[in-house]
Amino acid sequence: MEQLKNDLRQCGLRVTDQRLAVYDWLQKNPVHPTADVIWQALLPRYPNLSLTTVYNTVNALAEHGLIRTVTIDRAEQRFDGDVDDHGHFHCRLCGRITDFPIDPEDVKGMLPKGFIPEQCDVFVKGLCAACAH
Amino acid sequence: MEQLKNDLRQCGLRVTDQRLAVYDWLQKNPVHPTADVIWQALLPRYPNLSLTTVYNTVNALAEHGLIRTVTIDRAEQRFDGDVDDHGHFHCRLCGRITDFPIDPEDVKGMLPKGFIPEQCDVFVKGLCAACAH
DNA sequence: TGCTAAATTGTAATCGTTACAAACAACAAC
DNA sequence: GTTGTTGTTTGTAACGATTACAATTTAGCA
Repeated sequence: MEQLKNDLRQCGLRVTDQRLAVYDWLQKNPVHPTADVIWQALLPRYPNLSLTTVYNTVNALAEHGLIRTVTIDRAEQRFDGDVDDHGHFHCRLCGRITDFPIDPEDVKGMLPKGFIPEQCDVFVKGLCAACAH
Repeated sequence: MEQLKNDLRQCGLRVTDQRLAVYDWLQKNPVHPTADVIWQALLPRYPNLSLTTVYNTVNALAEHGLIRTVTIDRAEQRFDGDVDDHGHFHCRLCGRITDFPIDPEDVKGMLPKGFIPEQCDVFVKGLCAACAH
């Protein structure tokens, strides 16, 4: 938790209970949640927490690279506490999101000359191992 | 244009002026447009064209694999007449989207055992060659 | 030519997200 | 500690891309 506080401070963000709660929850729950899911999960412990604050917080964290945004369904934004490069697999049957390791160098090798990549997203749709059996 | 008609018919979709116009425009304008952009572009020639019809059409075309959807900015859906596998590069300075070739086999090789991919999306953010100079 | 199911149209609704202004709290200086 | 400044939180209202809906029109076929 001290680490999280330092992360916030190093980004020039003030340390607040709400931010710590959101950040900490994302670290411990790698489920690619929407803002609403985070809000629902924290409400019991923070009854005054506003959904707006959750949005403000995840936007601030994402802007400073402390978390990443994931677009699985265009209709809603999801967030990911894991900022290391990795791919996302979306099973069209069970709907589950599975992370898988990628080598960003492989992806960067696909780019035309002169292009400078800063963030790679690899997103695959299909059938997961369980649903394909 | 005959080809486009056949594409529609083979998907069990009726051939209408509106669908042909949208489909044809997407083929000839590889600019990853939003529904609104398509609508604005076609309005001069089809003054009665409804934005709803553009949405209906791109959704129908995408559902049958005749076009693909691209999510560059989560806030709005874009469409791509090129259904072959390729990556999208989004320059954070000029905002331009550049297509680049990918080898889907490379991407599939990153997946865990047993996972069956059906569609791959590779999306890279950074600086394009022109902006990086 | 007429029938029927599908497509188009315009309007109204939906819903995730953001704008805004007032109340509050972090944190640095004293 | 106390204070002051500035950033943050909160609730509500607005926003905007997309979709639902019902009435009208049209494609495709007998």
